[in-house]
Amino acid sequence: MQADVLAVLRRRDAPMSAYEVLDRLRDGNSRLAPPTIYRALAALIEGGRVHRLESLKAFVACKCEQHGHVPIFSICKECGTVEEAVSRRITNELSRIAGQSGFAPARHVIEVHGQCARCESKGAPA
Amino acid sequence: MQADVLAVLRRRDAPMSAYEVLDRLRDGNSRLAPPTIYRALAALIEGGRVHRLESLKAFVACKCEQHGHVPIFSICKECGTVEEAVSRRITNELSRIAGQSGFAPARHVIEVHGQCARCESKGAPA
DNA sequence: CAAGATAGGTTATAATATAACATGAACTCC
DNA sequence: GGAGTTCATGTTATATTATAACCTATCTTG
Repeated sequence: MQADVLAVLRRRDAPMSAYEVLDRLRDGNSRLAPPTIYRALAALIEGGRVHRLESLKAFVACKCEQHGHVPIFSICKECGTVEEAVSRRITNELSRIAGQSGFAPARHVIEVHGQCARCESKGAPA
Repeated sequence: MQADVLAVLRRRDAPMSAYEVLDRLRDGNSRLAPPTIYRALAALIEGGRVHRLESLKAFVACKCEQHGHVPIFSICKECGTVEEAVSRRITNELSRIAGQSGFAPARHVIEVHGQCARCESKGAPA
């Protein structure tokens, strides 16, 4: 099931909601309920192979080779595509800030909404 | 209504869900429905006086003087308290990364989950 | 095989959020 | 003053996202 869900997410370049994944998988198997999808997603996220975009309530397959990184997502509000980046500097700076107040970071959520180069050049509305 | 919602959020140091705010306000006025709360929250967020914690699906009053900043949230998973910080360096670095791919940032979501100093010193489970 | 572990199925419901339309007060501009 | 407009809120209904709780089958390993 995890493999199926991951395959569905990989076939798309944009984030999908859990229910979109569900509908997609139901094409071949009508008896499929939300918990099945959410369980698979939870396991995939645990393993770092899928990320949840908190601000979109949606999921994407991880595009990076290395797992266990801190992903930084750029989300285009025009076309919905998502880029995944990594920055040692950001991670360090977040740790530094956290350290100032004695906070011990465990998980980072970094999502940037805006307009991608493609959409900007097409003159899409800002 | 915005004032009422803001007052409720300010009375608490921790994030509240929209429905918690709703219940709290219903104490004095039984005829209050979700859209009313969500509309007030939307306006307050628009004005920078409230933030939505995407990874918690919850809302907090902004604690900073300056509005229009990029807030960085530290969320303690033990006690639920939230600290709000600002870092010019992080903002710059995020812009730099975005710029590399021609992405034009419009809105940033930065949330760090972990354990606050208080809970750590109390020996709470990591 | 017994006993446990694991994945997934099933049913139901909780929690979060918004659409669509109605009401009513305040404002404005002739 | 009243017709038209605007704006906040009320109201009803429903969409969307997510999980609880319990069940069944298959696999695993002594």
